[in-house]
Amino acid sequence: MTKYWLMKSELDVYPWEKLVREGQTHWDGVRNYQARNIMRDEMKKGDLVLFYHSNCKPPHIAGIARIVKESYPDFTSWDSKSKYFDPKSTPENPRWFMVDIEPLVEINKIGLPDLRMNPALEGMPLLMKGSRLSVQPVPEKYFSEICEISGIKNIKDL
DNA sequence: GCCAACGTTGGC
DNA sequence: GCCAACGTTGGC
Repeated sequence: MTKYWLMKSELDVYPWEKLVREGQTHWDGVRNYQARNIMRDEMKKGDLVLFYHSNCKPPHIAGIARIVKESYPDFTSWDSKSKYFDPKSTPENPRWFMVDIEPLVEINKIGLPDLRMNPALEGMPLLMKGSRLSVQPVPEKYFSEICEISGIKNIKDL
């Protein structure tokens, strides 16, 4: 059963265009336990991901990606030269995990104000007050709505 | 740059 | 195990 997710990336840190250029990437740098648990325990190969650009005007969904590799240790966590270094994480006892994703479909950007204005998206975790999770679930009805807005007739075709 | 809403840390 | 202080996220 395919599940649906949303992953936030700061536009000037890792944009959708770079994912397209590289064809695949590992989602390193997540240092929040809730987000980690989702990546480590719940994300499965083939799951679909809304790629969201934060820290830009307006923030927006830029494309749909797919999980191509399930959870494995985030090796940047024990690299002392990395900005994501965490001395409590080691190769023997990793604390942080990541997944690999690939770009699937580029869609017309959907800005946060547009998302908020859409009654069908009311209740979407992204739009909830105080929502900060950088990796979060997207219940199917919201994912379907995003697809519809984007002119994707059938999710199964993705 | 501000600040609300969280999450984490560490003293007790 | 509580909670105050501090740090971070991310929209505005």
